[in-house]
Amino acid sequence: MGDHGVRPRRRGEELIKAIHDAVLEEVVEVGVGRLTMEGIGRRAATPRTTLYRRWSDPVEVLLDALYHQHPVEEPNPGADDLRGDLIDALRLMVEWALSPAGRAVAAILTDPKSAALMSETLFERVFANRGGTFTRTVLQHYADRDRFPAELLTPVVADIGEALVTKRLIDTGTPPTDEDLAAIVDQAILPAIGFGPRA
Amino acid sequence: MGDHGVRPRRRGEELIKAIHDAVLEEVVEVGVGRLTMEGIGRRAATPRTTLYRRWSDPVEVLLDALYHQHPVEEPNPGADDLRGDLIDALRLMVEWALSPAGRAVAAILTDPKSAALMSETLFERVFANRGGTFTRTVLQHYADRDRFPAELLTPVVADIGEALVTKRLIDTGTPPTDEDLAAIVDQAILPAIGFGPRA
DNA sequence: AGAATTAGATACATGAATGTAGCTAATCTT
DNA sequence: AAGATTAGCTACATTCATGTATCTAATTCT
Repeated sequence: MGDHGVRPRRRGEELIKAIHDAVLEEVVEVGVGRLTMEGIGRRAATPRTTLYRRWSDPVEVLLDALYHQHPVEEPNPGADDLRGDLIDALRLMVEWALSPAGRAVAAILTDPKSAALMSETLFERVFANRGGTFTRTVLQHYADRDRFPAELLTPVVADIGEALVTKRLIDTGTPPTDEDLAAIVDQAILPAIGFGPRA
Repeated sequence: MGDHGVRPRRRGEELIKAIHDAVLEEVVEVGVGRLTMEGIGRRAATPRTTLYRRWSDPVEVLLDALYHQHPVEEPNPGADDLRGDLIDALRLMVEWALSPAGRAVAAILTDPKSAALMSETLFERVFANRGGTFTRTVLQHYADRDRFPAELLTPVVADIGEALVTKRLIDTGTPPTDEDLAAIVDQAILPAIGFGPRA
């Protein structure tokens, strides 16, 4: 005995990946406000000194981790099925929002100390490319093909689906079911682009 | 000289009010995660010892402060003006969301450590009574009077306005203008209850 | 006026995170 | 195999918040 748990020493890419994973887990559990080098190091099983060699503070580690996240699948409007494609787009959004990166971004955006972070490249690089473009991509596709009047695709309309899914995530903390998503599409998005109940 | 800033000593109600104000400011600036007795006391200009006499930890102070907030004006559908009343309801919501209490609630709801707090009475006492019932009140009023088919007033539809306003607040950090609110009403809420564009 | 409350001030031991420094040994490069 | 990198370990002084305890003096109550 004696060599209880001797593990090959991690370096470079491998070590960094472990640290990235650690920050994302940590921020979800503890929030941006309480991120510490100590906590990140503990979770990644690496000494703080190693962290300081690369990053100057916990938020830097977090941002670095976000930049290196795998991009999320983009909505890809396929057959001639507007309703189905919208539901799929929202499903992708839910998936992203529940991923480590999604939850980390949520933690950042809602943290009082993040005003400074937002204005950085973070917003364009992470949020604008993803959170904002799930149903919009699909709607644009069908508007371009004259399936509904393009002038109805306003910024407000493009936001309806994401806004309702976000609200549900915040309110209940649980992901919307497929029926929930269908209800959102049928009762909110489709009426706004002309496929609604007649008064 | 000598009596630089001698202030009458605060007691009871008055002191508690000052502390309540302090927590709400503090949580907005720093988040729930980083609330400390130290910080609250500093901001209220009272020693920590005074805080410990009444509350056991910072979150207790915060909850107490929220319970004692002035209730928000309720939407009060008036003349026969569905569109105008909806806009007013959203305007009330924005007002509430930007108040100290509103921002504090947002900070709590979005903090990772708040899972325990949510399930408490907080949700029913603070959020369900306010955040959830701005446009719903108005819509219910008009549905009851058969201005549109009551079966269209689903949970999803009742959430559309609040969801879009919330999204804007999160995305841009600035309150929506009156034109923004009107756009939300015209392009998202009204179509969902049958006053929409025809495809 | 005298007694009861209760805010304000000070002190202290404890624990967590910080940022820095220096050493050791594992892994990679040539 | 030898040298260069770089992760892992230990240590340290500093700072900040924690709870608790004790004393004082201002305010309120009777």
